[in-house]
Amino acid sequence: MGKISNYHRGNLREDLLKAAFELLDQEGIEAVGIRQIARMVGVAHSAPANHFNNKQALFTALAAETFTRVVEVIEAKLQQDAGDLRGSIHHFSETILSFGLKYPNRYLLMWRKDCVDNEDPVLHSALESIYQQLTTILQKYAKTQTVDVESQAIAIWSLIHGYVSLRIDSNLESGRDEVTGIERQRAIIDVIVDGLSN
Amino acid sequence: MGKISNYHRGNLREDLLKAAFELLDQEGIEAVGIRQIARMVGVAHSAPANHFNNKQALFTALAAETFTRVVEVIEAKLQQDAGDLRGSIHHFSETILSFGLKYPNRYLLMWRKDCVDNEDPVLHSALESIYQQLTTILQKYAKTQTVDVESQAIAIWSLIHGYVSLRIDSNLESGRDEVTGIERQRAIIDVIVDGLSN
DNA sequence: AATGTATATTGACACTGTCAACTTAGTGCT
DNA sequence: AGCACTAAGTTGACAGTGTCAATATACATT
Repeated sequence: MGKISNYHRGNLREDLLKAAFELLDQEGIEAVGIRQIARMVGVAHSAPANHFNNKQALFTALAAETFTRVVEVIEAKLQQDAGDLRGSIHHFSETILSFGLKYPNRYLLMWRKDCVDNEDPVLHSALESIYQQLTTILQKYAKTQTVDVESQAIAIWSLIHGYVSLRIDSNLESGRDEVTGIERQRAIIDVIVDGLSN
Repeated sequence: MGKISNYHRGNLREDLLKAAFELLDQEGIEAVGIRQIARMVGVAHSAPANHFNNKQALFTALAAETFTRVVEVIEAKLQQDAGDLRGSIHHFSETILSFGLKYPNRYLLMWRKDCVDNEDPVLHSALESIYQQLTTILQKYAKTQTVDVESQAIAIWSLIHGYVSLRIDSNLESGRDEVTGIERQRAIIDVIVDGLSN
């Protein structure tokens, strides 16, 4: 039993993706290469070409899987209604932050437009979903009349995405974010909920 | 006159940096390579090694120059006092946004921790300056007692950095940000100044 | 004038992504 | 069953990369 022949193993594509994720998580985006993952899986250097036309296709597959995964997690989390604006946004941002800190390189890859096929429909619809969920929250709870919902959604998403990016790049570590815990994050969210001038 | 000999041209380092910036702006980070810039300048493929120990050193030089440049521009802009919190933050964010949109690849490079030497003191102090200027504004104008200045600075910086990143990656283009002009940006800033619940 | 040092060149090495030609295994048709 | 077809894996090649070692050149200092 097991693999009798090396030909037609049947699940090479998945094995390659698994190896790629492993490499991505441990060594970073630059370390992920066609030949490398082929080596890890124990297959010829050009075998992946049957499943991924080129390196960009591989990265796109990784990013798409990650993205849809994130959206799923957010959706699951938002089922348990937080009851108010602050709570909902906390739920939302906590989900993204914790994912970003757990899989920093996956998070980074999602936004690496130079690695990924920007026309990919999966990526597009996943991003669309995120905005959808944000605007849903806002329309339900937010009270501001001065700023349209669209701008609010972009603002919140910018804040969260920016914060996660900074945390991942550890730009907040020089004594500036030793309160890396939940308190700091709550404070950040409070800023956008309450504003600076109140 | 001109170059009599190819040896000791005297300004190779600067020429290389200039070529690298050109390549960076036009073709993106991935296109920037040691051999490529050597070719552009008209010099042997291994000549840059005398001025940059490795590719990372080249990227670090590019990022450092960019970063200090940004800080200078911000400082200049903030001389002309805007008078109040909203105005100051607008000044700040407009400066960063317009730079980011003018030189997207330079902006992206600044945050590419995998390309750059993270221990570089120039990069550290430049980032430090940005926070310095933000906290100065906040201590001068902001009135919130519920959130500490540190968190406010991080929040604003996250918002701006996130928004610029999204704009650069053109994640806001699917009909979501046709108001890419100054109005949308003002609205975004207003969200953080006034908050969502007011 | 001679020596030393900074700077540039040349050639090599291992590595990468991609392509073309070939081999093998499984599928489907008659 | 036998045959053609196709999907999937292998092998070998090619141009390109960053980096290193050995060499050549020009300037600076004594």
